[in-house]
Amino acid sequence: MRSAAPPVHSPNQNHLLAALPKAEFDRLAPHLELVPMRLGEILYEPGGQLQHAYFPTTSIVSLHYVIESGASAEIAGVGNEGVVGISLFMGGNTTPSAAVVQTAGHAYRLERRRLKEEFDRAGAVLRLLLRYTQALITQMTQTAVCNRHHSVEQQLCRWLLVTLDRVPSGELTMTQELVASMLGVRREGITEAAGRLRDDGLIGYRRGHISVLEREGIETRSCECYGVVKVEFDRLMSDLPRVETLHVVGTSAA
Amino acid sequence: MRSAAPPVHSPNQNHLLAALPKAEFDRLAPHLELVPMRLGEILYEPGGQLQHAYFPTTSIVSLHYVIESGASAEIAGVGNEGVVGISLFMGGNTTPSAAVVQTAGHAYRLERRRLKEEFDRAGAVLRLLLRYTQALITQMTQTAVCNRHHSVEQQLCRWLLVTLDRVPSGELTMTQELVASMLGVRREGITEAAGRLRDDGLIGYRRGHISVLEREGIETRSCECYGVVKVEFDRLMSDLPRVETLHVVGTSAA
DNA sequence: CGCCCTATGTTCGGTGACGAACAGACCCTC
DNA sequence: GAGGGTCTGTTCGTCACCGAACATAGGGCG
Repeated sequence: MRSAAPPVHSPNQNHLLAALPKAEFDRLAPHLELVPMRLGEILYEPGGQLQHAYFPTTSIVSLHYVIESGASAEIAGVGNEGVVGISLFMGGNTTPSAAVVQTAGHAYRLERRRLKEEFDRAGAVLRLLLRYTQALITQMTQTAVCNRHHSVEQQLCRWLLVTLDRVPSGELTMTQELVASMLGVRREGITEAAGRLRDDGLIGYRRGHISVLEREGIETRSCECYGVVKVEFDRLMSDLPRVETLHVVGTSAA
Repeated sequence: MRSAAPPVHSPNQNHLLAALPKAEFDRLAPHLELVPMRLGEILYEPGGQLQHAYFPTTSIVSLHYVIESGASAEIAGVGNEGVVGISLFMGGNTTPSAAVVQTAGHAYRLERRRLKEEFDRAGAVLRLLLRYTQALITQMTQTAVCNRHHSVEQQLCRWLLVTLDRVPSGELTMTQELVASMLGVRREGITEAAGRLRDDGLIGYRRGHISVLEREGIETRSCECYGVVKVEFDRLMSDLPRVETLHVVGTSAA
């Protein structure tokens, strides 16, 4: 409690970990390792073997899919509400997707073996992870339809909103080029859409930084996909046997 | 064994059921109910409560997503390799998608309660269903990227191939209108693409029927997505503890 | 302070899909 | 075997996005 400065880390910052019953949390806590997540860092590549599951706290990870032509698209994002490494407990160990750090920050990671052990107890951890996976599937399917039917501007707005939920300050460190590759569109398309949003005073930006000025305006111009996923996510993750009080942990996990 | 005619039904026709160890299969078998699946039948609508899980044998079910504008897209198809009703065991009970019978046939259905019971034993059924879910996720994510980057013709070819894997005869009962709604494109787009394929001798069709004449040609003109999903599916479902001999069942399950 | 890399702004032609509209053809039903 | 609803064929203009190319500007680094 000595340093009250911002960079205080706790597994509780990750909603999944925070939602664990005390017994499970206490079993896992000693094995949670706080790691920095650098921008652009690749957690796994298509077919790659993941050694840890990552529970982001302040970082955001983007799950990407790259096709033969080199084109790609984000199929889902994972922030402090989730975990990277579904395939570790779903079976198969690898996936044809890639996971890249989209916003730098921190995460707690857990060895594959520990996660599997806990999962195989078929208790609260299993139920929580499956529930989260279900929510992730919702996000992926909504993305699939969004890709087909919504305009670049709508999708940019949706992307801004989900990112905003994870970066409360509204100050995003992000180039248009990166956003374009996330959405699987051309950089010029983002430039134009972002230009319109800026002209209308909804966002501001400069070289590598985007700041959201009027969230409500963005919501208006976003497609419905943001709201649909959010509502479904809340529904799925709310009726869990949730702990009322946050777990007490040491200054930072061992 | 009296009627050796084609319509002999067995749960073994569904790959998931066939892959169960004997003990699990025998526990489930008495509760499997053979049901006809009529074309266009809706198994569940967005948010609807599913009462049974369906294991298709000769039928094909399409998982659909409808957006506010009324536009829609198929996010995955389920045939005799899978099961409809993921959300029953993943938690949450409902999903924002819909399930519609795309090709008439049969399925074995299992009461929600029975499935949950078996799933909660945390044995082979759980592992099998999770592994399948992982494969389904692959299919969904590939669809998301395909929607973004591939042409209508490529997607039509992909769709023909996956359907063909489930309808060995190559004779599909299907209107262009229906195909269009599956792929989430205009009917005219399908007419044009199908016309080209017919001109090149790859398929034939008449009012409500499509026959695949040259599968290889279709494969050439399909995007990679078909192959990627197939390979990943085989990988995920092949290293399961598989039974060597098919389960012996009565003439038709009670 | 100035260089240079990289991010952003803007343009152009091309194209694939859309939306609407209508003609013809099939086939099921009465 | 006549009728009518549905499925298929075709056309037109429009638009969003693509791909390439190039101009400009920020800002980190020597």
